[in-house]
Amino acid sequence: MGITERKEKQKLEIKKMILDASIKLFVEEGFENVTIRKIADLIEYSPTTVYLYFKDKNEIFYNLHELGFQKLAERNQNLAEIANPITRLHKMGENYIDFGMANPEFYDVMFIQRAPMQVLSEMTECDWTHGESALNALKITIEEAMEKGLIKRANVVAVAMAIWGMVHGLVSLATRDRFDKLTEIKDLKALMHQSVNWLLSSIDLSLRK
Amino acid sequence: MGITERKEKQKLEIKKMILDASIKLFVEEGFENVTIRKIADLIEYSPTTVYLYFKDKNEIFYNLHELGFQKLAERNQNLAEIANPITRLHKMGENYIDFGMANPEFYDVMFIQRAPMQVLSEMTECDWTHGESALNALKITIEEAMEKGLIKRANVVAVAMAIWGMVHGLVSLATRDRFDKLTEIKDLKALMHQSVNWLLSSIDLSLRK
DNA sequence: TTGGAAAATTAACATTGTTAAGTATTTTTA
DNA sequence: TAAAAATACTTAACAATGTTAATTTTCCAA
Repeated sequence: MGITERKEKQKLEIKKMILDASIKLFVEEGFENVTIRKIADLIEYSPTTVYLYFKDKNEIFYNLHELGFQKLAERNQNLAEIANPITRLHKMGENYIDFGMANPEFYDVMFIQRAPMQVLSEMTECDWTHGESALNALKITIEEAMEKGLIKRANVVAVAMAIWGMVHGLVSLATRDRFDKLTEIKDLKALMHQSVNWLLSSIDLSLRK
Repeated sequence: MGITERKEKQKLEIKKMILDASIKLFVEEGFENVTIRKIADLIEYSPTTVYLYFKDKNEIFYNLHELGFQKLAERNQNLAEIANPITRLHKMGENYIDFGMANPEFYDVMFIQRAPMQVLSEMTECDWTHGESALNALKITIEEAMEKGLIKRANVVAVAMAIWGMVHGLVSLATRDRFDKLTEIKDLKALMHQSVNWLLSSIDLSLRK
């Protein structure tokens, strides 16, 4: 059955071409410039061909959102070797912010756009696995910090929401221009790191005298 | 000149009709269902008439965003009488979250959508006055808390960004369905309040023994 | 070689924001 | 009061969008 196998491969290749074209479009021209026709132009197929590989535009965005989580996971490889959970939290926050600021369009589709969640809700197995596993890593680290007495005991879910909320808030306010008048762009990332720093040093029991 | 005056009034009235129609649309049918033609239908004018009162759709959203800040300011009336800056911070956070969860579409246009900021950047006097004055209230309260030794001294801007970031992150992750699998909807607001609670009790020096 | 499946395309639809041109209405002026 | 000018509004149209139905092209197996 070498033939159907090759066909499968070809199908995957075109799928990849479509996604690559979408990425090129939204990185170079922004989210709203990802249109089926422009994608078709780039891959040199007719617009309707796109629909042979993806159910609709939302499904393309869902796939981009998955790719984004892959990229974020790669960046988080540097977390494994960090023993101290607070230091790890620190690095997690920095990674998250740096990722969001470096890849605003991926960030958008992962955490702001509604499209990927819509696709999920229409799927039979509709868990947001990527988001959940990322949040899980956060929860585990928080729990470990509590275990070791590095931070005060509290509702882990509420604490995780607070920390995730903060870094997400920083990135999304920044990428949606709500910090523009607050500070110069070149200083923005440093300030955001300072914010994370402030939070973690506030909860770090070992820093109290 | 009673005549031009009356005309001015009429013009304002139609402007208000357009904005009211937009609000009705995005509250009842969501953001993406605010279209010029639907607005025109509601006010019983032709679609192009809308353009006699607003330059384009973005300008409508800019006005809605202003209205949103008015609504938020109303809710914040209850802050004036709170003497303790930490208690005030507390109430500010709760107000912000409750406002965002109760008016997700207004919240969207105030803090997530790009359209209003775009209009601003094209204006000659392009300060985001509403956002700035809201942030200022936050900064002043933080400064006061530091003055009185209630929280540790730190870079006020970084702290303000952290706190605003957190509440914004909570609301925007919630309204964009990123918390859906984390908890039941009915418990969500309580959890978010718990997050704020956790942060403020973490930085409150008076709670340390 | 031919029949049928698979892959791709053409044509079309409804909807969107927006502009240009024209009409109706009201106000000003002679 | 009648003509002129300004104002208010509408009709028609354009280009772009996502998406579907119908049709053509390509490819492999019998």
